[in-house]
Amino acid sequence: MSEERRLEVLRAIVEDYVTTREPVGSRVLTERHRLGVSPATIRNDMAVLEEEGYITQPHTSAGRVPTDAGYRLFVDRLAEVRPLTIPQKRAIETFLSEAVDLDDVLVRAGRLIAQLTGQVAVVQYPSLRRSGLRHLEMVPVGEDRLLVVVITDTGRVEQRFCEVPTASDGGSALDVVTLAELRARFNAAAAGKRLVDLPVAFAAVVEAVGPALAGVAGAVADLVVDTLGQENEERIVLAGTANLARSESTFEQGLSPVLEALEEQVILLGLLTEMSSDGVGVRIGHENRLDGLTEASVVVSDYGTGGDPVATLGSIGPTRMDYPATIASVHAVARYLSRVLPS
Amino acid sequence: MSEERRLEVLRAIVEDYVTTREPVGSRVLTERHRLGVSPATIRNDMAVLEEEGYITQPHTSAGRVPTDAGYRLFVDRLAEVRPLTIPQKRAIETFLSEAVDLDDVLVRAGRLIAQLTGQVAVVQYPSLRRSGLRHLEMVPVGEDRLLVVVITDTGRVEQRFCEVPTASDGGSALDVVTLAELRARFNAAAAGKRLVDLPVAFAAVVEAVGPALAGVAGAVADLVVDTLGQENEERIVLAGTANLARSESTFEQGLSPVLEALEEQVILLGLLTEMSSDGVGVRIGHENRLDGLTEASVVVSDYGTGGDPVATLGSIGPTRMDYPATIASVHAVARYLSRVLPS
DNA sequence: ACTTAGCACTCTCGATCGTTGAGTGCCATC
DNA sequence: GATGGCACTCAACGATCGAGAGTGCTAAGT
Repeated sequence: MSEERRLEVLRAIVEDYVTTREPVGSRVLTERHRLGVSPATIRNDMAVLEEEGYITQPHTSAGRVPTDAGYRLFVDRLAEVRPLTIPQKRAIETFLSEAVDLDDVLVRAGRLIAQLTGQVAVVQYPSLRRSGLRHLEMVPVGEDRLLVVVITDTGRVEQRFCEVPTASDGGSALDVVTLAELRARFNAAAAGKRLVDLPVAFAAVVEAVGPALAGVAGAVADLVVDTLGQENEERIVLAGTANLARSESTFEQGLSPVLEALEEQVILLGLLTEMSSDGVGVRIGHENRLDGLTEASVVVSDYGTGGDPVATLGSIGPTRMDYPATIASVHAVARYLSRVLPS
Repeated sequence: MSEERRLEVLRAIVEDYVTTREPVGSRVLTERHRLGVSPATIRNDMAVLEEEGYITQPHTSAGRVPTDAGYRLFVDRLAEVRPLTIPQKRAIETFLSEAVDLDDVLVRAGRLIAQLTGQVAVVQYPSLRRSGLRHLEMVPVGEDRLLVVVITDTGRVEQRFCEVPTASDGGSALDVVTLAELRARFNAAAAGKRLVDLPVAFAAVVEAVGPALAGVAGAVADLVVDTLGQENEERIVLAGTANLARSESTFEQGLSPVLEALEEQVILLGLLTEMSSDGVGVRIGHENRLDGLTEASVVVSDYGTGGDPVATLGSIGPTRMDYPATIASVHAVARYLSRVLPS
């Protein structure tokens, strides 16, 4: 009883189960795959595979179904890379390049993954932590409010309203000249710095502008630092939720737990950053600690300009998914996305 | 056989069916509602109501279930306004006022509606068409690109990258002074104008700046006009999709059609704008022409500053929903949202 | 003219119970 | 170590049946 053939049997089981969605027995296995042995032999192999925990049977005398461990082994050692077709690649390229801004790029990336995999897509916004400040803009809005617009070098734009002390409160008026000066000072201070270093740089600015402007400058500086702080750092794009419903019967527990997990963006973010890895990362079933996703698998890949990953994207589907195809799709979209992103 | 009592019976049927989720028979009706007559009398009334098309029975000898027409009558003539509780109102107020920017406000409004109604929430972004331009900002990015940021007086911010002719192409360099002049001209031209009037105003600017700057100015003007054009005008926030799954069994056809309809933002937008109405608008079951939503009802309300509606929000759930509660929630959130929005 | 009690009738739902067929495990054999 | 044969198990399917809920109708009451 060769180890090799046993693995071959496991691969056959996984592939068949993924396509048919039904427990696979020894007979059909010999019919659909040229294994060159009889069903009885397969049964012996399956007995061993079951003992080792790679497959299981839903009930006595049904076919076998891969366990999480089985899928894991399949992904790690058995799956063959299945490159996308040329038309698919071309579709990705053109669809992404038609995007008009960062939001649009990410939304499109999500749609692509959702469509390619037939599953749910998750796209994380470029991390603010690793990016720099490209420009800071202040627009007066009424007497005592500013609209502060922050633009990062990853193309991300955040805006906040900012209440500032008015002249009547002892602060200085928000005239155009003052603002221009402040803008110049802030932008000069931030030039070439990572966002992480902004608090220090901005504090120096507030110091330098003198007491007359300190109130306004301080308010703006605080706001910017807060805006770029951790809590607000992360955002996520979801796509293809409807695909879940189509594979509804797949989830024993029903869709609710999965949908709930997807709505908890904080949790999703945790999962993504945790899985963030050089190549393509895969979490199978219970490997996700999250309750809602014990019947689901997550395939992620980093993306970012050059060798510098700025965020993560991925696909979420039932444990019984087409891993090679999903991995290929996620990988491809991540690569093209990296290429399209503003450098 | 009084008409009044028959309507009372209809109301009782709707209310019972909404809470129990089961067809309601004549006996339980007399038990749960003090109608003062016997089951037999109720049966007569029900026969008439069925003849008139307001109720129906799933099969012979099950209880009665309201039809779309029944719900319609209920909503139009029978539903009593059920104001929110004080804590609920307070929750809305504080939760909305904690928002940091427009995106955040809308997301929070969505979450509120989703939670209050236990259904799916839809929030449309303030229409660009009816808003004015507050500020136009141009930030140089590299040699031949500008990041153009458009801020409307509803607080909405759109950004686009803009390729401009460089000096080597016969255009003028993107120096700071030039940009400042352009910025001043554009903003002056746009002051007090609706977005609809921008094309004309901007064309004048392009004319006025002279041939040296016409290239850059034209590119920016085109981009802005395009950005604010119809196709890009509308965006939508969804919340509470998971709530759908919980009332899964409600939808005969399964969740897929509903989820698909929700993902088609274009269609949703059409629905919202079509329903946009002064007070609260309700579409029941087949009244939505959309295939996916024939088993669903949509409750919407306009919102906006003062008496000037800028967009629509609403809640989507099964035909058998608690209309009074849903209407109250949607109405309340719309009102508070109007109040919180930047004036 | 409306309401009510009584009653026969209908139809769904759930339980029970063989039957069927797929699939296994084991044993004897090659 | 592989294979053919064989008895065994168990979910799935379908038929049958009784219970219960609810109706419509009729006849009697107010």
